Amino acid sequence: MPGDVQKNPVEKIPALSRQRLGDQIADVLRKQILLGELRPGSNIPERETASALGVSRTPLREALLILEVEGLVIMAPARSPIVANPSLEDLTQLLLVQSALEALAGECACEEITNDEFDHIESLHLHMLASSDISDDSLDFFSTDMAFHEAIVASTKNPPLIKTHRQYNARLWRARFMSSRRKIKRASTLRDHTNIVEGLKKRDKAQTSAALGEHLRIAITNIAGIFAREDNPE
Amino acid sequence: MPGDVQKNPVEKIPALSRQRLGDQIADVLRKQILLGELRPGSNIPERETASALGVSRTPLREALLILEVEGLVIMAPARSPIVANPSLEDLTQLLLVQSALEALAGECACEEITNDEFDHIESLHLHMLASSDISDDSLDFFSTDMAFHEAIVASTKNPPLIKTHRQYNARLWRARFMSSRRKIKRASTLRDHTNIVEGLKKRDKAQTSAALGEHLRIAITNIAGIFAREDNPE
DNA sequence: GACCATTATTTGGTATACCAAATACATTGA
DNA sequence: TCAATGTATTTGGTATACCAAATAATGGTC
Repeated sequence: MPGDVQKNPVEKIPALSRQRLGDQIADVLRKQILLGELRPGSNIPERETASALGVSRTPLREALLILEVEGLVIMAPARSPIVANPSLEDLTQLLLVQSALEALAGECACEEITNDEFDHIESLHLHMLASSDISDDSLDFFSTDMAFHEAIVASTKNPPLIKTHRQYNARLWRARFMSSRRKIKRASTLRDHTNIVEGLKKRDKAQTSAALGEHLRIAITNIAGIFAREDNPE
Repeated sequence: MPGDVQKNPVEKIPALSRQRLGDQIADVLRKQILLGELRPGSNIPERETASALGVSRTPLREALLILEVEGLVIMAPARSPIVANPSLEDLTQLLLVQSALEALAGECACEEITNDEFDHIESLHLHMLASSDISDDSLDFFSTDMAFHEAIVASTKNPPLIKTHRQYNARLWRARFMSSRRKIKRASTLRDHTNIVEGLKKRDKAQTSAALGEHLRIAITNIAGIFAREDNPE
């Protein structure tokens, strides 16, 4: 296969580093999974992947283990590790937890958020508002959406909450990306975000928390729609 | 040192098994951490621990990595891994997330719980009620308390929620155990539990969820009390 | 021709050997 | 005597070699 970049990857691990190699590999693989370069259900054979990345199996296994604990990779005995391929039910359950986490984040954010952090979140919101009409760039809209939510969680300054939220986001990333490509839904997304920003501006715990929680529960139905459309395409 | 079980452990890993050795070691170490056999802040040197357990460093490192992702162990470059020693602030943040998870669990449980599961939860509650007066066995009271909460979460049949809740429980275990030894607090614990059981019986989402969330938020102040007492002992 | 058994190959799991960085200790000079 | 430097030891990080189980392919038999 000409042009096969899998065997001679550009994203080679740099020779020296300050961080554990396994962590770096985990970052690379996680990114590849999120971007869809490693498709759900696909194999990640240890030897092949290790040599493709220019590392040995030991740190690669560390990376796979991390991703397994995070729920992005499934490892079974005597089987190649595979990229998790969550069902609609899985995604629904994940999203339910994520909605509770974000509801909590909204509550905490009202107490902990600084003015600078709020300004940043508001600017992300304004960017989405502006780009939703004029731009076709789904990826930009989507990544700003993700950054918006992550910034809110980050403003809580609660490391476990931030970490857990990030892990759930990783498992939901792909589904939410697929869902975000339905431009029809952008209006309701932006309306929800407006509520969230307003709640944050007033430091109104109840409004912020409820808006965030509700926002993600709506996302559940959107994702269900994607699944239905895949099963009965057009 | 005579009788030193650390070097010649009873809990040796059985030779053959169906499960990954690293996972089993992680279970052993997790248990030792929870039971306080491995004290917070203590070192877990790789070579020494590996030979003490009768395994090689590779699966031991797998176990340590799992525990690091779970937040029970801290690994720093060129440093022995150490058992996490969460500060009061850490515990507060963890408990806040855990309270949100349990509040969600209460909501979901009202929809998903079976009669058998409810009966089991109620029997745990009754056991605690009965044993609180007559028994001095803190460990029994505490472990039943933990089982009570875990059973509620389990009844949601939401695997990610169950897993995340279990991980947070592991990090909170020690602090909650210390806290549970203050028998003074048992009455309020049991009152909270009664509310929870009542809510579940009626399948009342609002009551169950609120009771569970509030229950853990109270635990925060109890644990803060433990810390204050340690700093100014009697 | 089909099915079962056996073998060879590929997989992940584990142990070991090697390496580099960091630390602690000792020795030497001021 | 104290401090600074250099060396030796201990640490975790990584690569490699070995092992066992599972699978797939092939050959023999019914």
